[in-house]
Amino acid sequence: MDDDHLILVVDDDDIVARTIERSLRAVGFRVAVVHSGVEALQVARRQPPDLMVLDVIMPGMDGFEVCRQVRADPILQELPVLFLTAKGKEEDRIVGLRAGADDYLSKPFNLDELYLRVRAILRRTKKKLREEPPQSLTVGAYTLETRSFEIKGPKETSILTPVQFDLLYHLMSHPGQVFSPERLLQEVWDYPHDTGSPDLVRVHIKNLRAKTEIDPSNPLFIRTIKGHGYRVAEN
Amino acid sequence: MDDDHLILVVDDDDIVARTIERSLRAVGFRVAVVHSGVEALQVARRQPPDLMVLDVIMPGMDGFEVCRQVRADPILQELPVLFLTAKGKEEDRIVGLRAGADDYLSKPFNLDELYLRVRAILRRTKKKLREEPPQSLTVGAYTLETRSFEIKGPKETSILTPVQFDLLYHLMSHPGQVFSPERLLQEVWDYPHDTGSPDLVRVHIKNLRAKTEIDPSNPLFIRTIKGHGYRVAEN
DNA sequence: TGGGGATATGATAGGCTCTTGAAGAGGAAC
DNA sequence: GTTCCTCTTCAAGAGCCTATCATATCCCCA
Repeated sequence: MDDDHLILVVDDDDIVARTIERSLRAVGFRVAVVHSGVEALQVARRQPPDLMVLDVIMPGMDGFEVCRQVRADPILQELPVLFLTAKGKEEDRIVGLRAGADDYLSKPFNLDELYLRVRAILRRTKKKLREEPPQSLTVGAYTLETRSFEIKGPKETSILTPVQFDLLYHLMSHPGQVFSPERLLQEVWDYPHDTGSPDLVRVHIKNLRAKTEIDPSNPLFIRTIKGHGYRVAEN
Repeated sequence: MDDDHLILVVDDDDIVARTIERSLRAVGFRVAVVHSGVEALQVARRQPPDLMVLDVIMPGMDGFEVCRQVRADPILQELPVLFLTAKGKEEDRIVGLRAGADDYLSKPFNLDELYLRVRAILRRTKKKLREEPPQSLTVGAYTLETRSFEIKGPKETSILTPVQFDLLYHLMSHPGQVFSPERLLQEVWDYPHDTGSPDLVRVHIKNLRAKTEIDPSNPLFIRTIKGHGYRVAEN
């Protein structure tokens, strides 16, 4: 029941995740489960949930960072976030609030309590969410349609592959910011620090340019900042 | 929880009625109980519920007759009705459907099952209310008749099976949007996240194409967006 | 002007996704 | 019980996406 709410549960511990999943489903929510921060962002961008239940402690991108990314995302920024923190870590509350959390729960927690919090958050945000968030990302002359995975621009619109979509979304949600190939490997591919080949990123940048740039050999949209990386920007 | 739905339970047997009442209350509904058909209509007209759970066998006005009256009532017309029928009485189903039932349940029944049906009905009708009850859905050159389960298009019209209808309805009510097989399993089949086989969706897509596309091996209506899923669109 | 690091492009193998045909499971009608 | 129909599962093959590697080009600076 519950008005068909979709809840995204993010926890690297599958046992915990499944427990939460079952308990939320039992009271009528639709639930999706992922096991890493990067995955959470990718899934949320494809199908924005009504609430994200987010474990703080995770390998790779931790919960705080995920939350910051959500708040920085033009499409997801209003998404309510419920943190799962370790018992007694009072400082987590402060950091969490600063990262933009809506509520917390200390592990181990009671499932009934979880339900109460979830319900409270959803009720609080229900009215607000009536205004549908945008479904596209625009930077300069380019618009990325998140429902159809199309990129529209001066060149004819074309459909992006999954990796291309994730990469371009990442760049376009931080316009003006420069990303090194190494950083993109971490944040888009979820590779551990210092693994994976920067060439991979370069190849995908090239393919994206082939689909977006009028003259791919002289890119105006996805620019190269020599020695630093890539960026997309207004001009 | 449950968005404050009011359910009217109609059963001449007080024990049964109370059992249903308690079980529905337990999961968060508001429940009203009456013990006759006449009473049901009176109460419903005074305060229209969101769903009527209606016993077929009652002294005086039976369930079918109540349902017919509901359908003939300008205010209650759209009120969903869930029938409680005696076990094995297959003919009740026919009569019930003709009288305008939305679903039915054979006695004795499981309370969990009752909950699932109630939930399904409410979800269904909620969408309907939002979307201005369309009798047909048109996308591009294709029209889906929701009354007769027919799909009309460049190819000859054909009748869809229940699953095919649900699937195509879902796609056509979100034209342009891309749905992954996994997502369709959730939203059309109501499978929990990460269960069920994507192959199931693919086979049904294939069958739908066989019925709609002029050249099924080169689909123009239900398109494949590789790596993402399927979508229907204008062009 | 030439060298060398950084970036771009081209090519390829492997793996994954999608399509398709077929066959089993379950239910309703007869 | 039989038959038909729908839904689901399974397996094989084709085609595309991804990742990796090799090669070419650019640009800064000696």
